[in-house]
Amino acid sequence: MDPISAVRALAALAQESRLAIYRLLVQAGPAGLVAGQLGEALGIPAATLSFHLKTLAHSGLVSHRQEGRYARYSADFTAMHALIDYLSANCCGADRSVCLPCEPSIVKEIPA
Amino acid sequence: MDPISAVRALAALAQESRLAIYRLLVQAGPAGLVAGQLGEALGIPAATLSFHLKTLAHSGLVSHRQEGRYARYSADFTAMHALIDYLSANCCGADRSVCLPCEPSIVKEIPA
DNA sequence: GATCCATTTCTATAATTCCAAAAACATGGA
DNA sequence: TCCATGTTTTTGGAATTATAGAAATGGATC
Repeated sequence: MDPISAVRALAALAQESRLAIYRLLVQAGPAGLVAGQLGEALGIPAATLSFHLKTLAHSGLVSHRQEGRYARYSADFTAMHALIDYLSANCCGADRSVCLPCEPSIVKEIPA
Repeated sequence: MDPISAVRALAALAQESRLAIYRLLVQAGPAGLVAGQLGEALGIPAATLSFHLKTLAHSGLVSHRQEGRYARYSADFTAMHALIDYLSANCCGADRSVCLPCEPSIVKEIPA
């Protein structure tokens, strides 16, 4: 991932409505949601919603597919992981003995 | 984490200079770096750097401590993990059988 | 062709970004 | 103590960029 893509992805999420949209799509899973469902769930006018969805899709964090007259959106998990990897690249100079906090999920979730 | 804090953290990273600063601090680990070091490494004027560091510190992603006349900054890993957890909350409706991509690091790094 | 869903245009408002200059603050000698 | 020096922050103001939503447009379905 390059810095420009990372900034674009972060900027896409750095807005109240878009963050709410993204989180809803994360919860919806691979199936995603149709634009109308998002608009109703969040109470966002169609024009505004479309503007935000375009920003999210352009960032790569959200995928778009057309289903007849419906526009379906879903979260792209691969893109999010690429972003997180970029943010934590070379964490603590890659010295894992110093840097336990980097991957707490491993520490927490590996069965003993 | 609440939406306002999340937006603030994401907005803090959604700027080229601040993202570069943050990544440098991540690499520097808990020891962090002094403002002057950051300015020299990235070629950012002092006034601009101070403005960006203030934004990062206010977001909680970066910690600040005064050491005599030096200002030392370091990445707050706990804050970053809270942000990531917020972004992936209830991923795929918490149905892990559907949602492997949510924690690929576990899949990758658990010793067989 | 009427209806429904979504997107594009458009305009006004608001927020961000940059950095030079000045100010604030700490330190270590005259 | 007072001053010179080095580090960082604040101030101020111009240019850029983002935002919201009404109105108009574009496609798909029946």
